[in-house]
Amino acid sequence: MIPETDSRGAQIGEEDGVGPAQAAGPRKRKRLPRNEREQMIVEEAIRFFAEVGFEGQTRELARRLGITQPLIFRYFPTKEDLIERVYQEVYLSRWDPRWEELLEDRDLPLGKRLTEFYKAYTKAIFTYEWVRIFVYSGLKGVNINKRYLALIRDRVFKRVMTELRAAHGLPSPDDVPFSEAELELAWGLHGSIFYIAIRKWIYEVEIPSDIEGVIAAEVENFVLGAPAVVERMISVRG
Amino acid sequence: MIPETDSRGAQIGEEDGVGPAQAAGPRKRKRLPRNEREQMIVEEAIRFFAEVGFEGQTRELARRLGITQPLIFRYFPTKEDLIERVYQEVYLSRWDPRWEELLEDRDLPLGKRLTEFYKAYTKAIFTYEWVRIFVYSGLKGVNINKRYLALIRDRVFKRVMTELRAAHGLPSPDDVPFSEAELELAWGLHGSIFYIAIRKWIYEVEIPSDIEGVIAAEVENFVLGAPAVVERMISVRG
DNA sequence: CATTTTTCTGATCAAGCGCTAATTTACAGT
DNA sequence: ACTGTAAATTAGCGCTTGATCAGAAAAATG
Repeated sequence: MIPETDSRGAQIGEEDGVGPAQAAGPRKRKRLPRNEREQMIVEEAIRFFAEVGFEGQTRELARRLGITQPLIFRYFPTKEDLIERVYQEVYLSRWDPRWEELLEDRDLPLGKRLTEFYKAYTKAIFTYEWVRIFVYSGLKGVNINKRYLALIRDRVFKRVMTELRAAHGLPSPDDVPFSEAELELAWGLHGSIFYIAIRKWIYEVEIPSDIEGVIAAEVENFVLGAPAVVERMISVRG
Repeated sequence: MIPETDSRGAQIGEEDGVGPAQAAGPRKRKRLPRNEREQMIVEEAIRFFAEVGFEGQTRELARRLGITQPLIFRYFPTKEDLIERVYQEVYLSRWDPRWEELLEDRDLPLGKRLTEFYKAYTKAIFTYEWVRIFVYSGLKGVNINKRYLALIRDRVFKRVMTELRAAHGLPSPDDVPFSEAELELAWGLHGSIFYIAIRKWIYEVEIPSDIEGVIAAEVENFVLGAPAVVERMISVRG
């Protein structure tokens, strides 16, 4: 998983099928059906904005696509509309509802569930494009970002802490609701893992090759350490 | 610590002494000594670039300073020079060498040392300006960023793992060198804490008011869970 | 082949960008 | 109060930016 990649995170040597002719010569004019061209623009825009940020210029994007700049505006009335579409494309349908079932599957030990979840999760979103678009849009203060974080809190962190309690015979959140601090432990596990992606694609420094091993170790650390912390939190208040 | 702030992280109502007249009326021309004006520009540039990124325009910066735009160029030959100066100002001299001594003070239990270190560390760098400038410069691929991360790895993470081993009678790194995976545990603790800052100043979502309590809990989790993980890592390799 | 349809390009605009040069003006030293 | 000096402004240059629009050209249709 997470194969050897270049700094963009794309397979080395990749020049994917749909991909544009980067720095192609004066290609003959080619007409494409509306949907196809549109998709082409969106996909290259994702790569492009992920690389340089949303202030990247439409002329440079057009050059990478091997088309003229005004053509972009025949598909998206404004640059902002294109950016909005990029958000949709990046965030949409990368969420797998089966993750939530996995976290609740008490036939498996909690540690196993967590490693499996984070393996799947990181496989889906640990990409150059996703991580950088997420951070760029965060810096811009875009709303979709905050909605995503709320989703993760409700669908993942609450589940994780519910299961952690159950695994150690502690009261369910129905009886003793979560404190801010308790949920924060799940944020902590998540942060320790997501920070790997930040190091790789935002700071662009070397990270361990064996990401899955690191995830397993972080989860192990969490499973060994967190229950006692939760127990203390509950007993102190109760 | 970390008082109630607005989204910029500045005290609400603050309009600090040196600060510029935001949106001031047509102020009378005011002459300042060279050093003073220079400092003024740098400080506002930090706030400004932290907010909008390094593509923020010199005209807007000048407006916030209550000066004309060409004046900036009498102090900094190019915009890039000003940005370079911003890096220096932000990163320089926020590192306290006493932190390193604290981590090695074996009169204190390791958990206590770690909480004290992270309290001090976050107090120094958990600011709107530092965190956002750090991420913006990371996205830009600036070198100073990578140097900072190398500093933290050598001065903090290696120390933390050395102390963790010592506290549990495990071999010193001189005898059994650190594996990538082992150092990664310290990265994990760091990530779980730094991610709080990212949530607050990059994503700009609500975070717990009691940061120190969260830090204490993360450290507790680490101290309870990590030793067993390290022990396994060492024994597996022989 | 001729005609229609629709994609795509070339030329261009108005606004905004970093930066420069000439000029004005606040203040210190006498 | 006068004068010299250096801080500050005014005006503007050359280039880039997102966006417009008339017309060229490729495919679809008959």
